[in-house]
Amino acid sequence: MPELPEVETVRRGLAELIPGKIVRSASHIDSPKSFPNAPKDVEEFLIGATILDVRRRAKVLLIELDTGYSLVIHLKMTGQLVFRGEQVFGAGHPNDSLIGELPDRSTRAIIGFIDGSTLYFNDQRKFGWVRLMPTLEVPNIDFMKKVGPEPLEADFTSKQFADRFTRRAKTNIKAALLDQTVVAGVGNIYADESLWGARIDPHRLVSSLGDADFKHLYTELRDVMNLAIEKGGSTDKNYVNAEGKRGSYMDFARVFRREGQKCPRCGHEIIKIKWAGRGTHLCKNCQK
DNA sequence: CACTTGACCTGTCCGC
DNA sequence: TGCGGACAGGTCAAGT
Repeated sequence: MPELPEVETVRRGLAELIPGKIVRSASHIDSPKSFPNAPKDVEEFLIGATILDVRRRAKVLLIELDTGYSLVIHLKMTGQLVFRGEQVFGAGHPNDSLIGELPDRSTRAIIGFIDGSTLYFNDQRKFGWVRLMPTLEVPNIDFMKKVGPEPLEADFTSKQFADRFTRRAKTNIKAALLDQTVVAGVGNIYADESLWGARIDPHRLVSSLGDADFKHLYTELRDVMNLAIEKGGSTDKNYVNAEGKRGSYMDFARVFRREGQKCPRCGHEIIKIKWAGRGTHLCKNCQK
């Protein structure tokens, strides 16, 4: 599920909701991947800790605590981080909420705060994880050492973008875009959307692309991700923000999940194929 | 080192 | 209505 825009949307929501809160309790329901070092570190560095800040690197969320530890969270395909204030019974739920009463059957971890509010980690497919570790050790995680630059940083240039791909010259552009060590945060939705925007066929070999192609792709990728953040991300199936609400980028998608519909640029039919191991959406007529 | 494929899980949808 | 298979937003560990 969550790619950079979705994780960033969750981060912004949590950053408004939880800094300053003090952890009262923490429990993992049935996910062995969550809190592998529990209970020792949980008792010592999580219970009683105050939330300082919520940060993001690539698709990873970092909840920084005043104990020198951080909660490091990856939502993978179906993870959700949902904050609930005091329970209001009988109030019903807003129409744009995808989830009801919490915890539910996909809840894997629960963090309670002393003011009665709660943070739920839900994950239907159990690929995601929550880890508690010293904040200073976070950059030493293998993933953090290998992951590429943040594509939306103001000082990230199209030249730097193009240079990141030289290592993957012999593979196709879709696989290279999905490679987190090339550029951080691109997933299946925004790979397809940005390739359509840049009129590039996902089959194209990286080595066959020129400067103009990379410049175009760089611009489209940043535009589409910024738009997606503005729209609160894409809710295809499971994704919700920190308040349990859906994002609306799918209403603006040009090719993703629009197979059988007309290309908004040329009117030819959008097709869906299997490519780079993923469902891939494109317009054969205007992506070359 | 670069590249591809399958594995990790649960749930849903589609065709028979 | 039931059942098998394909598929789903992401990484990893293997294999070549």
